[in-house]
This record gives sequence, C-alpha cells and structure tokens, in this order.
Amino acid sequence: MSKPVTITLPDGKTLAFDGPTTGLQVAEKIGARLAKDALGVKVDGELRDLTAPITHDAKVSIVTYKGRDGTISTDALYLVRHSAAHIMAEAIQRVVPEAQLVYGPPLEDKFYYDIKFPDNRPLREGDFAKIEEEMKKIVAEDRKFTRYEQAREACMTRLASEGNKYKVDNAERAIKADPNAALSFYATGEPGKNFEDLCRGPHVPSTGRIGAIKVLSLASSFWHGDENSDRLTRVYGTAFATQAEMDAYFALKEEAAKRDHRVLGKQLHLFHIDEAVGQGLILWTPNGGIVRDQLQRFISEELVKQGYFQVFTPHIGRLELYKTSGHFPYYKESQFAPVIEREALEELSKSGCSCSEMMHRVEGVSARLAATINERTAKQTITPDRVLADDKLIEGFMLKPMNCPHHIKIFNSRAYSYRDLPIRLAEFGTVYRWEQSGELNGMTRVRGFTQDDAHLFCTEDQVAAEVLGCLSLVKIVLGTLNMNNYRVRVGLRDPDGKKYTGTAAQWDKAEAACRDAAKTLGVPFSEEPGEAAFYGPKIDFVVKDVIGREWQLGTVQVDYQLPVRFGLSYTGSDNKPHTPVMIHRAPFGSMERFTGVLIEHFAGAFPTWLSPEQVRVLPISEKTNDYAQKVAATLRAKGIRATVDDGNDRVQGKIKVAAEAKIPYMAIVGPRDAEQGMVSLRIRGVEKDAGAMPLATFADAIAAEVAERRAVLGVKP
RNA sequence: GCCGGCGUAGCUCAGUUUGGUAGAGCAUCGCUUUUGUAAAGCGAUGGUCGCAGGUUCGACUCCUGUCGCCGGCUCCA
Repeated sequence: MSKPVTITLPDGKTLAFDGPTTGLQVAEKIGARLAKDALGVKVDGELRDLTAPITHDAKVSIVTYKGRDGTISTDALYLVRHSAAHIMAEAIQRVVPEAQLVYGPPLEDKFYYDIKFPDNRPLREGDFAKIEEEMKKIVAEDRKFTRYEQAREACMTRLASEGNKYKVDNAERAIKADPNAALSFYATGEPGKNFEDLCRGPHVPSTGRIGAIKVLSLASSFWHGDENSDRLTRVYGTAFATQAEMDAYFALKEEAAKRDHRVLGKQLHLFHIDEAVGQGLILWTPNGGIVRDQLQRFISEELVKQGYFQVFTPHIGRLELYKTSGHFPYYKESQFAPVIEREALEELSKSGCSCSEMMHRVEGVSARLAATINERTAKQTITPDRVLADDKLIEGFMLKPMNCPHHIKIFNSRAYSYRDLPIRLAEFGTVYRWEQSGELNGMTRVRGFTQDDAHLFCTEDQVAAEVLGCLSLVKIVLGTLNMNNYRVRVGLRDPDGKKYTGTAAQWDKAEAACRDAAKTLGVPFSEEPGEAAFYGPKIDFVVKDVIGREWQLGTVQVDYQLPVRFGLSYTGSDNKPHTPVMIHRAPFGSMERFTGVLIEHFAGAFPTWLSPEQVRVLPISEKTNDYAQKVAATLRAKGIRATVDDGNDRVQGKIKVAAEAKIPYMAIVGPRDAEQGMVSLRIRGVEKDAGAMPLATFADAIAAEVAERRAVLGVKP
C-alpha cells in the first residue's frame, strides 16, 4: 500500500491523495481549465515536469503561463525556453546532421544551444529560415516531451557509442555534482523513435505548448568557457507561450535600440569617439559637455552641503605611489603601460636590456620601501625577489587607474586630530584603465573616465554615519533624475575566506554599518557573501531604467588596507596615533557611464535643466526675426540656453528639426506674438500648439523649472 | 584578447555576386518663396570607397596584413 499524500496549494487549501500523484492530477482536481493551461509544477519550490510523481506531502503550485496576478510567469518561460532549445537542436540536426549537440540552457529572455559543427559545414545565418521551418513543424506535431531515466552504466555506454564526447562529459559532470543523481533523457515524442537528448529537465508537456519560437543569432563560445578548449557555435533563439508576447518582446528590443546611447549620442551630437584618439576614449562634444557640466554642478552643490572638500589632482603619478598602494604591478594587466623616463629608456636600449628584464626592473621595489610596507602590513607583502638595488630601479609614471593614492597623499600632507575627522575629499577624477578591446562599449565601458569620486577618512566609530551619508546623496541625485527604481547589493566577506585584511571585529562592525545603511534607503537590497573587496565590504548600486534594464553604477567601499599601507594616522583623544578608516565612494561610477545610462533612460529627451538647448525660438518668417532675437536674448539673460532658428524654412520644417533635436520648448513667434509681447509655445511630447503666453512669464517659469531641476516639463501657458 | 559579421560623403544607406576609379536622401551653401505648429521649390558643394601591401593592362570590387565598429565569449581592483 502506498502512503497517502497531502498537497498544500498556494492559497493554503489542501488536497488529499491516496498515493503518489502528479502536478497534472493536482491541476485536474482543481479544475479542467487549469489542467489544460498547466505547463509544469513547482513542488516545494522546485520546478518539475507536470507528470513527475509527487510521492510525499508537499507544497505545490501549478505553473501556468500567466500567474493569478496576470503577470507572465518566469517559471513558465523557463520551461518554454528550455523546451524550445530541444526543438531548435532537433531542427538544426535535420539541417546539419553532423552537428554535435553540447549544451543548451534557457536564459533570462532567450535560450541558446552550443553546438559543434564540422569545419566544412559551419552554420550560417542563411540557414535560419530552414531551421525555423523545421522548428515550426515540430511544434505543429505537438509531440509529448517524454522523460525516462537510464542506469548509469547503460547511459555512459550509450553516450560513448553515439560518439559525442561533449554529452559524455556532461553526464560525467552530472554524476560528479551529485553521485546519487539519476541520468535522464527527454524524447521529443516517443523514446526510441523521436529526437532524444540527455537532459535534467523539466520541460513543458508537449511541443505544441510553445506559441512562438525563433532563431535569433550566432556567436562563438568555448567548451566550458575555456579558450584553449574546443570552439563551439552558440545558436541563440527565443520562445514565448504566445505570438503576441513575442511581438511585444521584439517591440521592446526595438525601443531599446532606439534609445541606444551610441545612436542618440551621434544624432544629438552628445559625444564622439575617434579612431585617431583611441578606443574607449570619449570626446565630449558641446552638447554632451553641457549635460556633464550640469550634472557635475548639481553633484558638487550636494557635496558642499554634505561637508566635502573639493580637491584636484594630476592624471599621472610615480610608479612608487602605486607600488605602495599595491596596484602596481598587481593590476598591471588592466592598466596602461607605465611611462618610463626618456633617459632611462635610452640607457636601457643602449645596454641591450631584454623586455622581461626591463619589466622586472620597472616592477622592482627599493629596499627602503619594501621594508616600510612589510613593517606596516606586518607581513612579507613585498617579497624579496622584487627588491632591487637603487641603481637597478627604473623610474616612471603611470596614468592613474584610480584616485585614491593621490587623495591619500593630500590627507597625509598635514596632521589631523580626531576632532578634524571625518575628512571628505571629492574630485571629478579622471582615471585610465586598460579594458579589453572586446569589452569597450560606447560610453558605458571605456578606457578613460571621470569618476565622481571621493575618499572619506574617518574613525571606526564614524564609518556607519559616513556610509549612510554616501547613500543619502545617491538617493537625492537619483530621485532628482526620476530614477527611483534601483536596488543595492551589499558585498560581504566570504565566511571561509582568508584573503581579507583587517580584524574580524572590524569586519563585523563595517558589515553591520553597510547593512544598516542599505536598509534605511527603503529600496530592495541583497546581501552577497563573498562579494566584498579584500580590504572591506561594499555597497553597489544597480539602477533600473524606464524600460526595465538594469545598470550597475557606483559603489561605496569601506577600506582598512590602504591607510595601513600608506601609514596614515590621526591623533586620538588619548594623544596617540590611530589609523583612520577610508571609505571610497563613486556613487555614479563615472560621468561617462552615468551619462550613457541617462541618455538611454531619457531616450535623449533630457529634463529641461540637463537639455543642451532648452528653448528654440522659431520665427514664422523673416519679418519676426528681430523679435525672435529679442525673445532669445530675454531668455538668455535669465540663464536659459535659447537659440533662434532664423533659417529660410517654413515653420513646419523648423518644428520638425527642433522636435528631432528633442528640445524641451519651442517658442514660435509671428507678428501676432510680436505685437503683444507673447510667445506661442510648443512643448516636447505634446504634438500641438500649446497656446501663447507673455514672454516675461515664460522666461520666469522656465528659469524656475531649471533652478529646481524638475524632472518633467511643467511650463504651460 | 578570442570567434563571427561589418567599415562607401558630416549622417543613414545603395553599388561589390559577374574588376573598367562611385550614387541617393538628409545635413551644408546659394537662389526663389515671406510662410502660424513634424520638411516649399530649384541649383551647387562634398568621397584617394578605414589604412597598407599584393594580384591585374586596370581594384570600392579579388587576396594578405592591419586599424576600428557591432554581436557574442572571456574580463571588470
């Protein structure tokens, strides 16, 4: 006799079964409609096949495409896409029978299948139409996904006989991960008759449940992501439960493409990247310059309110500075190469110094510096092999990859008492990092960028309040920009990790400070053990833009390490030296990335205060050019960025051009307006004449909107 | 950095398959028009076809290298 099974549903109701049941039976018991719509089942939080046996009491929820609240279930899409990957794999094998399947998981909004194609028959985009045709056939056949398990020995023998080393490897890995796991296969239809794939599942009940399926693109990948391993072809596809949902997905993609800051940056003349200047190096053109300048002024104003001091530091620093901080040569792969002094270089080339010898000498540390650092860090931080005689050392400079060493030197340029702390040093500091060329992307991933950086030097007791202050600044700025949808990630130390500096007590305190500060923000936050830097915990900001994409912007990091390495101290109330704690913070990451994200967030239609051109005056004909100039002059006198389009076009043409430039306000002026001292307004986003208003009222209203940095256009006649 | 695709006027693109040194729209400039809410008409200017080699009587077109961009992979103190 089998044991009775009690199923608890999401609403708390329970269903009793005499013995093992399945998700399908549960659904049938609830209602025929639900059974028909069911795609899978969640048993105690685990996603499973609808027909998988449920043998013990469990909390069960039936996965349908749309949840009770009408939103689309991510679990359903997971099932749909995972199943779609099998269908695509089968279709591809019909088109290219020699293709060896490797691995095909679902992703957030699509899926892929890594496949090894024979060298003489690679997959091309031209094959997509044929593959999609086959996929649609498979969907139309509405074949059941049938799961069966096979004994390990038989399974391995079978896979080996099929000659696909990748699947053999997958099976071996599955066994390694869980020695008790059963190896399962899924047949798209009947085992032994239809396409089968080694797969853990789960899947939708049958191929007909996939409403829309499409091959997206090709890319290359490596087996296990190892570039020394086999090169595979990654075929991307996507699938949805309905065609309407797929259409909406592509509409969103199109919307995202329209907002692409690289496209808008060109159209709106915001920035330029020039081959001759270099990859990943942003040239801020006049329009982009205005946006950046306005952002910086705004941030600076807030910093003054919060007691920061503005500092300025050069773009380079001596190698010794970075040897002290530990950034060189440890991170040399991601830095621009050092600038070696001319005389040293000439001497080296004369003496026939080899490249590796030269690098060794560039990276060398003097005995004095090595002794100092080793003493301060109380261990052999600088190993003896890096210590060189002074006449062997090669001096040079580095483009700064971060601002902290410079700011540390400013802190250390005078003596501080505990009464002086915290000291908050802020700088829009430009740094240079050697990002891999394949990673560069418009403004969001660059090689030279200006951080909205600051370093706070405080006592341990002040850490919590200072972290909180950093977060409140972020909240003010993001709120002003109407970016209220963001979350924070709190990076904590790995409980087992040994790489961390500082004491456990310090860490506990700092982590508590970060956690508490994050809580006060009133936004979602997650704790991520193991994500801390080796020198302290950190808080990352992840902002969601208006179309739902997430962007990692800046961080706040607590640092116990650098103050030690640089031997920083302040005098405590006990008249003894104490080591300060440092907080690094760049809440928006960089002006480049932040501006890039803002461009996409606003789709180029900036709030008035950020708009490069705030008002364009459009005279109806030459006859009102003079009045138009007067209008613009009046606005400019109020600090408003206004221009006149006195070209020979008709007003319709001028409106089109100004609208495409996404200018917030158009002041259209003809004889009527000139006589009465009015302007006829057209507001961005309102596709009609908004009516006339007196020039003086208009100027004051716009000036107020700008002064308050309002996020939405509010001037109306 | 790796794999694939792509580089033609300031911008968006055609022409390359089948080698005979380029074409459109927008922008710019000029003329006509004097205009009331998303482009009036006509004309002109503008390109050593990313760069460097090679093949050829002849290369935007074919080959090699190189630089850059895009999509992925990998990476991001």
